[in-house]
Amino acid sequence: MVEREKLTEEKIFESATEIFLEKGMDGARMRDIADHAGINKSLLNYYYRSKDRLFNAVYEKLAGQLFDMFAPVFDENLSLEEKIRYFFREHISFLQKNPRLPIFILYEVNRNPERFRKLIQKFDFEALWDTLEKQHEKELAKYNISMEMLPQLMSSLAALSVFPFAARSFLEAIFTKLGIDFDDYIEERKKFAAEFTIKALKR
Amino acid sequence: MVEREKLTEEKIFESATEIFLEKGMDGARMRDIADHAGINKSLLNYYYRSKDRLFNAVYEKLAGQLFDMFAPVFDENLSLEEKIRYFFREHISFLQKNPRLPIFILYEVNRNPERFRKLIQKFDFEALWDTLEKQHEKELAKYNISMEMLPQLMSSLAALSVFPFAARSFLEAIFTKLGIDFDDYIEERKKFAAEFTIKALKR
DNA sequence: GTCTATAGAAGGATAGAC
DNA sequence: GTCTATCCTTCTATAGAC
Repeated sequence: MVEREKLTEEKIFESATEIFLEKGMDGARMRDIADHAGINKSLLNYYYRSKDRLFNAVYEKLAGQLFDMFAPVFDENLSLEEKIRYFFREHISFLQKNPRLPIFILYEVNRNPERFRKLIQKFDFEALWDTLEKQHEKELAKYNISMEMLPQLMSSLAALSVFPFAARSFLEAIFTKLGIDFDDYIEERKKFAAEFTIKALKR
Repeated sequence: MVEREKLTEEKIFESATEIFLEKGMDGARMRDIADHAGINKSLLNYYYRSKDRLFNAVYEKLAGQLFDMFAPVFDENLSLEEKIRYFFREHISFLQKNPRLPIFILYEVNRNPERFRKLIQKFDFEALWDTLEKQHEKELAKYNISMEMLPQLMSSLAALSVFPFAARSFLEAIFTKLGIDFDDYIEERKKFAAEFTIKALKR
């Protein structure tokens, strides 16, 4: 029955996503995934052949989601300042819905850099770079941003939005002692990070 | 023989640090640690009783190192701007020597937040907060930094210096395709992050 | 397609000789 | 204090019935 098959396979995939996000490849157990999906352990192997293949399916899906989040930044017809505001608002909103994605990706890429290299082989970063340069040629000149600064600038944007989620448990432990609510902090962050960055660029 | 005992115990601890940093608690094997130390597997249990205790010893040592890095920021008699430059220079230099520390701590705190809470129980963050406030009362007013902004600001400082290391493999994979050298990028970062932050604060 | 049962390997921990 | 040998548990993966 095709309907039933799809349901089971999807249930497995969703449960695997859940468990791998929570425990990572090394910490996750096939038993946990099967129990979470409410099915028999051997069905995991029936559909995905091995833990490694199941993990790769989840990993590639999640890494893909992460990259899809950056695409609109290159599409939108906005000024540089508007684009910065747009980026933090949308990116942090996305991470609010997927708070465990950053630490998962960072850790698993670290654990197996070669797999990540293969995954991004097809991406043409040079072209994106050029697009960005052409879109904002005048603004980059106005703000006195040289091409050599772009890696520093782009990684800073990522840092300001991603770090709070990657360091979530760390920050929460400290925030609790200071009476700060993490969710409020994140909500504020959309505007803070944008204004912080824009001010840093102005001269 | 006390001398010999100390040597073996230290060798175990150093090897454990090495292996846990590289593979994490879940990915590390007692066998790996024993092999790395060039000793018998059962000696690990003789000295540390269990993998869990050995890991905790390493974890607490490394987490301690991380917190020690922040202490000078509160001690040094510097202006706010000088302190920001000092922080990025010293903190990033420290991470250059301990590049795998950030992702290890972030991941392991995430895996077991409760253990981290217990570890920082003794720290009086309120007092540090107040110290910082008093030290820079006039400057905070001058830059129009309210106390409500401090969590955003402090976490941004951490983000700008820690993220490149936590995301090292991720960034390296992309940088390679763009012909950028990661070590050069990090070296530049000490100044970039400082100037970026200082500009963001000026009004 | 889904289940039970189990193989086969790996990992952490311990007993006991030296 | 250090080694060899081994126990016991856990985990992934597969065989085979239904």
